[in-house]
Amino acid sequence: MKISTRAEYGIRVLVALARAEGSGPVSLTAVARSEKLPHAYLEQLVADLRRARLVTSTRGKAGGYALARPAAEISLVDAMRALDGPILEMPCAGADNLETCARPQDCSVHDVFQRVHESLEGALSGTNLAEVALSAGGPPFPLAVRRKRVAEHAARAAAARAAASAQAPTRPSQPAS
Amino acid sequence: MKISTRAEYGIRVLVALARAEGSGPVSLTAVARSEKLPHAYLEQLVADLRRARLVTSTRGKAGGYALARPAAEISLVDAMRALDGPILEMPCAGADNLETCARPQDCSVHDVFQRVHESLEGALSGTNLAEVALSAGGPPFPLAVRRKRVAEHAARAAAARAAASAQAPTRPSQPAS
DNA sequence: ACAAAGCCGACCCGCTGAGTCGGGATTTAC
DNA sequence: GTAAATCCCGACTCAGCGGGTCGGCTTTGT
Repeated sequence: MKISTRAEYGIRVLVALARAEGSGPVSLTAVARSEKLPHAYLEQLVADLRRARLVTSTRGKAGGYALARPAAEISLVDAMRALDGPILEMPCAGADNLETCARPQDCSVHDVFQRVHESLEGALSGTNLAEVALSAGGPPFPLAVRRKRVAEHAARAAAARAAASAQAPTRPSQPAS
Repeated sequence: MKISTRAEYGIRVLVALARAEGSGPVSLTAVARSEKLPHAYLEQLVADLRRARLVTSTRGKAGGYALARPAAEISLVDAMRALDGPILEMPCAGADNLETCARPQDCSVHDVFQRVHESLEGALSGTNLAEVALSAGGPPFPLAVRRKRVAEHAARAAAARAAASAQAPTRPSQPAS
């Protein structure tokens, strides 16, 4: 069993965004450089993240990506599913829920993998981006804030998260450049 | 994340052997037929199981395979490792223990996957073949017992078991004659 | 107008998972 | 001693896919 680079890179991106929470959109180029990952490839992944409504995008110059919800409300299971599809696939079963087993009654391995699946899902759903971003320590994110877009983006994000209340940004302004 | 057919088939074989515990060697052909799996492919898998000392083999006519230890003493983590290699691989890290991370200090995803790894290992090591064989229910195994070989095999298995408990049974990397 | 971003579809390419094949070595039954 | 059943083993194939790259749009700030 192995973890795809999709999952790894995708989570790295998400963590990077989590660290930059409240600082307006972060360009993929910035993330790619800082994490030393292939920009063109990240574009694909982050597209999936956007389709899964985990991140919001802002187009045009000084655009970029940001988390669609507060980092604490995004669990890793969401991320993994968006990036890699079902948490656990196996030939015997089919989808994420391993219901469609080919050998209905006497499948000897069914509940084994069911158990594995649950354990996996538990571990992933029990962790959110905020935790990961913290535990990884390090500086928040080395980026220049584009002030103009912050307010705009905040509105967009607020709209996206619909009912959630915006919380105080961790590091609002750091125009170091 | 997905489960390879190696793992699935391999465990099916082991469960089949577990059900036939004490009845002397079971031929691969029998298992392949009863489980509807490709015999030639199983040969490969079971060879790995043998190298990992999870099963013993008896050659010649009326030969076959049997568990090297009592089913209750074979955990799924052993099986998985024998069949699939490291429980969790990921690009960031390397081997089963994810020590060799490329980005030593600020790897944001490291402990995430460490956690996943532990959870996985826990789920697997907490289940043994006897449990699985039971939970799957069904008839023990539809096979004709070759009485002549049973006693002979029992002795062989006992010997193997003794040898196995004498040395560390985890990773047999030394040449075994 | 231009540059900096996101967006998107097409393409490429080597690796590996999932088998197959053919033959050899062992053992038992007749 | 020959045949049959079995394990044993190395070589081979083959499709799919993970892991990217490329080129070209569209959107937007200055």
